[in-house]
Amino acid sequence: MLDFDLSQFLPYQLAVVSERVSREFAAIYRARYGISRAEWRVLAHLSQAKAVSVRDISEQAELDKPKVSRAATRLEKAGYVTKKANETDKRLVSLALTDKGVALMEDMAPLARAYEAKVLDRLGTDAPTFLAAVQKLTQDNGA
Amino acid sequence: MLDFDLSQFLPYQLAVVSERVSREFAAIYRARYGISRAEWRVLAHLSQAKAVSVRDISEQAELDKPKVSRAATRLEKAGYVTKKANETDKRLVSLALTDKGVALMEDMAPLARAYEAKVLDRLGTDAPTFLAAVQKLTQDNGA
DNA sequence: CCCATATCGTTGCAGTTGAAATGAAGTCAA
DNA sequence: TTGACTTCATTTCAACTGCAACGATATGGG
Repeated sequence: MLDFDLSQFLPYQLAVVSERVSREFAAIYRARYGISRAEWRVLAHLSQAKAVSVRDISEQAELDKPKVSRAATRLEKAGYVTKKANETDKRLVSLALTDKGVALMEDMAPLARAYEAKVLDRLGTDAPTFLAAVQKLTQDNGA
Repeated sequence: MLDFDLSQFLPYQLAVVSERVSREFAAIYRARYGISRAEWRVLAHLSQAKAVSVRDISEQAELDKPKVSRAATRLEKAGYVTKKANETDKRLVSLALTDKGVALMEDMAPLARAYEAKVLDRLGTDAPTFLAAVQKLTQDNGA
């Protein structure tokens, strides 16, 4: 009909796969902990670094600033995260996990790894190359 | 800090990459044609098949039914798509591209291919394996 | 032929989203 | 030091989202 093969079109396939994977995984942690996708991403990010700003997370996790800000507010209310002004630059908000937040992530990590293993199993021997490729796309800023 | 390496966690990486790619590409067609992401996905789907139902698109494109329904309504108002009741099952809505819709997709196809090429370039020799892996994840229903 | 049940697409509604505006804080050149 | 400009996080507000409910249609057992 048209000279355009959707089943081979990368951005489309990527969106479908990513949505499916995110949806499946989100169902797991939402059912157990009542955490939204944005909240999960913020928590995951805070597991990597001691203290980061809203902007840091926004840039690296491909979430816009209001989304991060609101997720952080909800997580703070739930007791998983602390927000305090950065000492040297008071515009910045320092986000960090509380002990309760660390405990939550320690609890979720096995679920995350188990789900990931399930996905990687579907990929078989392509898994390492796939991960490497995703890394390339993540690191490049596409600028 | 925690025994959990986000930079290697597949669902997260996938979400970040997919969001970045979708955002970049969406900026192109939104600027030119005022088409939203959901609308683009519906149009792309209709480029593949003569007539499909809302449910078909919803399942295959990982979009929920209301989203497809509303995207279709907007596209109909814009003159890109027709909606008519299926003859044999009047519950079903047959969506199809109008001539104007076909013209739009023919116009967009080169943009899509150019953008895709840009992304694949970043992958280099990993591109074929990457595409194959994405296909595997798309086809598996994860059930 | 009925009636109970299932499926389709749309819509109502409460919650969420993102672009732009806001206000607070920082930077730098004159 | 001032004042113009930038950067950061939040808030505002209109639009969008997704779940659940709905009306319409279809199906299958009794």
